[in-house]
Amino acid sequence: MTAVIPFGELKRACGNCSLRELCLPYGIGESDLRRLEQLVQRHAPVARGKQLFLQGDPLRSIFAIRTGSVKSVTVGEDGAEQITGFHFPGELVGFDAIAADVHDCSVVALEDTSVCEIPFDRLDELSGCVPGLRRQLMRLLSREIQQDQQMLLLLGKKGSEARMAAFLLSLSSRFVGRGLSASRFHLSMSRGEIANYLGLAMETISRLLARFQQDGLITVDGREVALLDLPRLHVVADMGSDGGGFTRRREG
Amino acid sequence: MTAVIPFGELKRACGNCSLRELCLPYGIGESDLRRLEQLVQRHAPVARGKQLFLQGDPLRSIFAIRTGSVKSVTVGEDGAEQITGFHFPGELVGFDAIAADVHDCSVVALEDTSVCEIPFDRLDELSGCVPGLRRQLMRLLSREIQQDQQMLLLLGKKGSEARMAAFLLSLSSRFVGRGLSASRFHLSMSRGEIANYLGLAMETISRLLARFQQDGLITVDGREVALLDLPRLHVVADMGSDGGGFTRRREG
DNA sequence: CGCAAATTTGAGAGCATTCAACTCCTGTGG
DNA sequence: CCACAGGAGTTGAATGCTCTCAAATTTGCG
Repeated sequence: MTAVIPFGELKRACGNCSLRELCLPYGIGESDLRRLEQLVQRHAPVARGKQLFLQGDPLRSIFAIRTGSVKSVTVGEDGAEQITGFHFPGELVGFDAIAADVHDCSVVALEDTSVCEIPFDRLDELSGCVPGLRRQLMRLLSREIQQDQQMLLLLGKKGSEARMAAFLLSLSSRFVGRGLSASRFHLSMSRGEIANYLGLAMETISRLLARFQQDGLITVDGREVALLDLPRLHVVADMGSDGGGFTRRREG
Repeated sequence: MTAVIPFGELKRACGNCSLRELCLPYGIGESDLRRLEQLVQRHAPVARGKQLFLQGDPLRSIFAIRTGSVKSVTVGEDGAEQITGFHFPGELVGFDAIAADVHDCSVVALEDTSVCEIPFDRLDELSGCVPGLRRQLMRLLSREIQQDQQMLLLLGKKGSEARMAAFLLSLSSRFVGRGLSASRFHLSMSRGEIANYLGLAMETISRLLARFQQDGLITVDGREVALLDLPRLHVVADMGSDGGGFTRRREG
């Protein structure tokens, strides 16, 4: 991996960071904040396609995304790869490793990405002293559980259209939280990666985007997307898997 | 909900509990164990079909399953229900609520079930003092993330046969950890609930179980199941979604 | 400018669903 | 004791959504 730059070179980085509301330091005091900052290490940016860590690596650190974006990928015993999430500035990755002290997914940069590295044992120690930090850590872990379960609902009960709409809306709402446009953004992942994430074929993604555009829901130009009709997108996202506006029955 | 029985009436329950290796007290000392025990409340058993808590309820407590089994269910905005997990003795439920202080799934008993209730704020406090407890809590949260992500892989990349096989093997391995038979057990959930959980139709579950039996993989009699060929079940569970032993391509 | 990768588009095939009928099991009431 | 209602589960047939295969087209980049 790339060389670690001592964090002292940055003046009170967490305190000044525009992402602190989303990240670990949320809700902790000035002095505790400084103690957290001493833990944090900064890396030279990670190049597109390079990994933060690999599935099977021992847990050393948690990473916070500063700029750019990453995907986390799990490969099953049979070699099938599943993208379990995309992560954007302010989000943390590596939580899956706490259970067994080993990462069970790889995290790969989708574009040039800068991250903060936080040694986990030090973070664990500090969280013992700082209740606010401990709660925020738990909140972030819990939020990941929530998100995964929303995803289970999506994959288990929704058809391709609803999945695509939900995906676009999820990106939108996450970008809004970072002060970006809710209706116009750049996709840092390929069609194939979206397909993998949503449990669909790449060709299906292509067709869905085309159909959404025809229907006036969105505009697509390569990886540039504009959401034209948020309300209707929400309707589509809430649809059952039959795509006709009625919920497909799957249980007795 | 049912009346709470003061836990003092039970002699050192966590310490004597056969599930302590799986549960919260794992890896903490004698004196800390006693402090944990003082937190724990015991309920009268929860009847089949009754709920521990409902989606939308504020977070009050985490629950540990002592005997019986439960399902957790999330309902989407459109009313579609997704079972996000089944839980057995020694497992904890309620972690999803930490993020927003509100449960985003309901937990319902599949059979008469006894549980331990642990007030979350007290647990949070105590975990600040007891590093071992804090780590175990984090491990349990992290394990849930891992499991959900395994499930994402299953729903995203695997066909019906692989899902069914993986489901049976998952039950098997969890029962083994509790000293039960790995190859012979009772299903506490209906076909419809399995179907919902696996993102399939009830009829498909029925057909799969029949086919597995024909193929000599298992024996089914109502809700009694025996796994006859663990190795081959593992092969089936690792198969891609085409069911032919080759991985279906879903990404470029 | 030209190759390689990513994306789009078209056509046919397959797995799982939906619809529907039937069996089995259980509990209830006459 | 038996008829009956209701739920759970099974089985069969047909439809369809999404996949796979294939080829054209565009984009990215050296």
